[in-house]
Amino acid sequence: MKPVTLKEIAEQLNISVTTVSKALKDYPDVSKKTKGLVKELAKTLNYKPNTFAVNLRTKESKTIGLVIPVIVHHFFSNVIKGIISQAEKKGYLVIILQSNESYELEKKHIGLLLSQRVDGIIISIANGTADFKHLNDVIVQEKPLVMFDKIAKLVKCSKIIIDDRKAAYTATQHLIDIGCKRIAHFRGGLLPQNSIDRFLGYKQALIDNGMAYDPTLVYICELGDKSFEEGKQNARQLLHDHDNVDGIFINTDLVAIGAMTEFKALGVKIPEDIKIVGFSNWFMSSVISPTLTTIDQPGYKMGKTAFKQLYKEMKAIKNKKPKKSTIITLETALVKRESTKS
Amino acid sequence: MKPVTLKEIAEQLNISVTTVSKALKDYPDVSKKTKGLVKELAKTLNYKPNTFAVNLRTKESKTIGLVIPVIVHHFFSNVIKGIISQAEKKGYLVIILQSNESYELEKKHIGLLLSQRVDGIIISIANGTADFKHLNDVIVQEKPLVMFDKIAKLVKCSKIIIDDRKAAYTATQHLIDIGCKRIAHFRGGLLPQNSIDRFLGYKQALIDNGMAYDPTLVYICELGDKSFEEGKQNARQLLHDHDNVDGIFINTDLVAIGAMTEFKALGVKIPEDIKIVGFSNWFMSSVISPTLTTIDQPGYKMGKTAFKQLYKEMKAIKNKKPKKSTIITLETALVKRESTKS
DNA sequence: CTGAAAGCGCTTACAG
DNA sequence: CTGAAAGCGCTTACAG
Repeated sequence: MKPVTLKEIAEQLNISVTTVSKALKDYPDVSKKTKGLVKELAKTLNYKPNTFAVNLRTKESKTIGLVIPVIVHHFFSNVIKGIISQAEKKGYLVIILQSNESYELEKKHIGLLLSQRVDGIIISIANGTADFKHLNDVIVQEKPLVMFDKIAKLVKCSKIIIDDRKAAYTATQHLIDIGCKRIAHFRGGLLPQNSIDRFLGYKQALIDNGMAYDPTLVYICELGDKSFEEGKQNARQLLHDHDNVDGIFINTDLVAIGAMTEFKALGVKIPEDIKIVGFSNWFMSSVISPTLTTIDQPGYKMGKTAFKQLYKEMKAIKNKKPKKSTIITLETALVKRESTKS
Repeated sequence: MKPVTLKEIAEQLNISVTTVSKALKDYPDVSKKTKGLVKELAKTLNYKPNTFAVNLRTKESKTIGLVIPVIVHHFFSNVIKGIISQAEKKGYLVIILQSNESYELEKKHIGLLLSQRVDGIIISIANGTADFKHLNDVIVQEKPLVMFDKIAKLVKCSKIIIDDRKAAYTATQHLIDIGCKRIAHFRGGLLPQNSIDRFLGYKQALIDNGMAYDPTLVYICELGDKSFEEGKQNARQLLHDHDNVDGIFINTDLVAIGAMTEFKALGVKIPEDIKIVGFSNWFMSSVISPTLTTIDQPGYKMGKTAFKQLYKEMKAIKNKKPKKSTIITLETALVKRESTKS
């Protein structure tokens, strides 16, 4: 079944293509009668405008691109959901690409999206990305670009973030408030900005409370597929290295749950012996035993906000207005649960 | 910065647009010298063909649509990953839409994708979908359509599935083999085909082994956001209703983990008192304690296979060959772990 | 080996 | 109120 075109409608009605096009778009300079006829026939023929032609004329694709490090990850799939739900409301479709934390792939994907002429791009950058030329390419082409979560400070575009430092500070302060005297930290990798910021928040809280910062209490997790395993290993290592730790702030709930599993197996009681705060508020955190105190990281909202900002900028460009870049910081919240009961 | 067009290259080189186009596509009837000049200039000007124009001419978008019930779900995000990775290899982009298990949304999304003129559609249908007109629309338009996981038997298109019945049979048989005498089943909703098939596999295994099928041993879970909770509740209910159950086959690992959590809390020992087999092989299953025996459901592979099949059909249609629908059944495997140690 | 011309299906400035 | 015409940027059958 070949798709119906404006031409066919015009021929059947013995009027011009121009008039058909205008009638369908409710131009004021078409008679009511003609509009009625056109719309009726369009409906019975099940006419759908050819997007390719429309795109070519309007130079818009009504499509945006999304590049994320990993799809199979609770936080990111929530972000995806937020972006898609919001995009749909505005009639935009979303093309999703996964960088796998690789700079090369990320670069390639940006190129693909650009040549596909998406109207805008949302990205959370890969851990492997240290060069930002591909991102500046987007900006040079005057395409709106919005970053979220893992951002590049040096690229001039809008960013949707949380205050990682403050959130980490809050988490650590909570441990201090409930009486922890020696607090460890399981951090993320050395490169990603958010793992750096969370570490700094932890450190600052210690210092502000007059507690010594001890580097040997900081353990690193790469947060790849093995997060859970890393949590277990670090927990074991911690017990081996120290005997007086009574609180841990752990970057990522999954790592924290791994650690709790290991502590339980080794007879260390949570929260009696060691109190734990995680990060992200993964749904399992409220469900395991003991339930895990954590920082709620609003993935869904982040996705929604990212699209809203992108939409604003796409609209500005369309109307030849200057687009303004902003940085939006979403609120996080400390969710107190059993793992920090005092 | 306005994108470069063929025309500009042609003007700078004082040749025709036709020749430029042919040179870039390596037509044999263009001189080597001209090709060289064109390609060089194209490169320095950073020429990228305008996809809109190409689409309009070739009637292809090199884009496919994917409609899934939920994105934030381990199985589905694995499928997404599989589809995207495979699509990328063939130069296809993937637009993702979420039906939220709603028939209305699913219908709307199919319409969107069709009017966007994607080259093909992959779908796992919503629980709420009982009418298939929107899917037949896709077929009428001669667009390839591939279903996976949750399929509609009545729609004539390719399907990528697992043998749910057989997998469930294997799971139940395993419980019988290790000595369980009274086996319960936590099933999914009453509508989805796969939850029906899994139930039937369970029942058949009992009958084939001369064990009585007892409907009071079958509990229902809707498998929405509350899977874990449902597992806990059913576990409690089961203990209340029966005192001699020694094995359970549970549809979905998440429900199983909920059940195990509750059993643990109530002092029921797994596997000593009750042995449990889950379904899906979620990564947490290998990580909790005791580790959970389960049926491995190959999400990533399912995604890859779905795209491969779609690609075959898109190619067939492009070459005006008849496209053939097939049903591909992927292998599942029983993964034995601690929850069924005898 | 090169290029003029038609056409994909739409939109819109302009004329009547 | 209606329509002829130009054009978006490309591809390709055809002529030379």
